[in-house]
Amino acid sequence: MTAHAPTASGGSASGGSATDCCALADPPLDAASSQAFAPIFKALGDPVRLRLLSLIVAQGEVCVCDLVAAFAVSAPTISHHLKVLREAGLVDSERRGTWVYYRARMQTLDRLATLLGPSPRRG
Amino acid sequence: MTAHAPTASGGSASGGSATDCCALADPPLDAASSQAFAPIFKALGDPVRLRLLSLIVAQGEVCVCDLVAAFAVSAPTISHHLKVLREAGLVDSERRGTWVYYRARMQTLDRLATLLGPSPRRG
DNA sequence: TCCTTGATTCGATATCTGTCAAACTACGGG
DNA sequence: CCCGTAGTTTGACAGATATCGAATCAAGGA
Repeated sequence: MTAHAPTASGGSASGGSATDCCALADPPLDAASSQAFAPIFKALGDPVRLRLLSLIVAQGEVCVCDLVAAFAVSAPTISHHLKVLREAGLVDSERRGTWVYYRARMQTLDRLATLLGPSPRRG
Repeated sequence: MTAHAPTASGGSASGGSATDCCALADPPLDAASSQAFAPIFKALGDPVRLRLLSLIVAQGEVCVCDLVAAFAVSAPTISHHLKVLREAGLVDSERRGTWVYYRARMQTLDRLATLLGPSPRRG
């Protein structure tokens, strides 16, 4: 087991990796963090949901009726996808009179970007 | 349809949204882009895969045997998840002698970070 | 050549997921 | 109070997925 050499004997000197990349590996995710983040990525892992979120973010606030009109799937299906996005913490909904409006939770998007993106600090 | 007012009549002035956020909404994803990105997010949408990627990124290069040892699932299952990550373009594999090593494709991670993160340029 | 170890593929299975039509809930207007 | 429109929930179902054990492939010794 552990095959060969312990991979760069610390990893920092030679290839350097964690600090070259992102919070994803600095430090590596433990099982708990993975289980916390995975459902959020999973929610983005459907073309309809990804585009729904994109439209919501782009417009700031969108009525469900407008979203339904923008896709080739049924209203119940849109409703289902919106629920998934909501339960992943990616959007919020609010009823105003007859209509329901959705907004994006930027905080959640920021968390993901920070996880994946090159560490902003650290020069 | 289109319910009420056209939502901030352009969106830029008042609430401003797209430019405040990320490439996700600037411009909004079309159906094709959504179908291109969704599988990558889907690959990240499993706790085991997310942690696999995290470990690979953190160490720069990892032998499968080390990855198998880090999880409570069987070797075939790890192999399956690595295949999903590979087909999503998130990792690359290379055989050296008896062992197979995986590396992360930083380019793909960068694409996702750019999509989700606050637009780097523009103030 | 045979055997051992590392890794992937195959086959099976239980569960999850995306989708729709139908039923139901929520509002607002006659 | 009844009706129509907007959204969600329910029930059903085909297809995808995560997982395992067994079989298979790959490489390096004895």
